[in-house]
Amino acid sequence: MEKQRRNTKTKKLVMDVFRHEAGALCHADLVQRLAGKVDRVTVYRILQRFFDEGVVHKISAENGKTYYALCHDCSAGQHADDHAHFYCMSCKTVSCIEAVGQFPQLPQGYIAAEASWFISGYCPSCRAV
Amino acid sequence: MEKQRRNTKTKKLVMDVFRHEAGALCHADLVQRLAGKVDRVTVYRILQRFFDEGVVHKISAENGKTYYALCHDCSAGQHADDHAHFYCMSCKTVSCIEAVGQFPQLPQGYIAAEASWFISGYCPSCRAV
DNA sequence: CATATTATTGCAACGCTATTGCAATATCGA
DNA sequence: TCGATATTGCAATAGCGTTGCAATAATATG
Repeated sequence: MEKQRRNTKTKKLVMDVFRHEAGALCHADLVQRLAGKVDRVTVYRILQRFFDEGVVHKISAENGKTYYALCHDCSAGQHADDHAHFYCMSCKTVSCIEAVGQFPQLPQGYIAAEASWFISGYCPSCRAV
Repeated sequence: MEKQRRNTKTKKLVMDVFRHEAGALCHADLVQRLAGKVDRVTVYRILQRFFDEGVVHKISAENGKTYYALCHDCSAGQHADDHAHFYCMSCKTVSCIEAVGQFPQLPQGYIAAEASWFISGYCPSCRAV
């Protein structure tokens, strides 16, 4: 049977960080913001849990790190994991963006389970500088 | 000035592995196939060198690993790094695929430097099983 | 061909991201 | 309140990748 879920102070702390940040955060970001309050390992486990529960997106960035972001527009239960993620090479933040248009079709015979589009470049704020 | 380039036995060994494989390979794949012949670290350096020279693609997979694949259809000097990479969840291989159609437009104000589209699913061979 | 220059290699050590085992603790239903 | 068990923190470990350095090998030059 399903494993139960408990609402703990620690989870609330992590969730608070997400709520106060606009973009996506990696494990190190969270640990830094929760320094002295939550253990490194616990942060890993909570992120995994949140992901399993469908509360956050998981984003594998080009730099090898994994970022997490709160799900906002995901229709109930269904992850919109094919939306795009943007990494700004200037301010070094990762964010979810709304791209316009359809994605290309896969060649015949391929079955897609998940897809991710990852773009590196400059965000509107940094571009001006 | 530019650093010189030397053609060594070791580089040829690595290149041979690429030539005898269809899909993309990660560092561990190469080390395994070259066990006893080439050092781990050297493989890292050669891969980096090949990438700098534009000989191979670099693919960041969802599993956090980095894959490399020979460039085939890249027009001279210009990387076609916006093509798609496919990870087959069954045979666990990464390959470059030719997707049909345009990619979505970024929102106003964003400037893209690089983009990658990564899809996980089942390839034609495994799908049949 | 002999020699000097320096790119390249292998080895050891290190750094960073992430995971696992386990005892102690905290949550939540009864 | 109390018991079952999900959760946490700590220590240890695993995996991927990098750096420093001395030894080696590829290339240009005489």
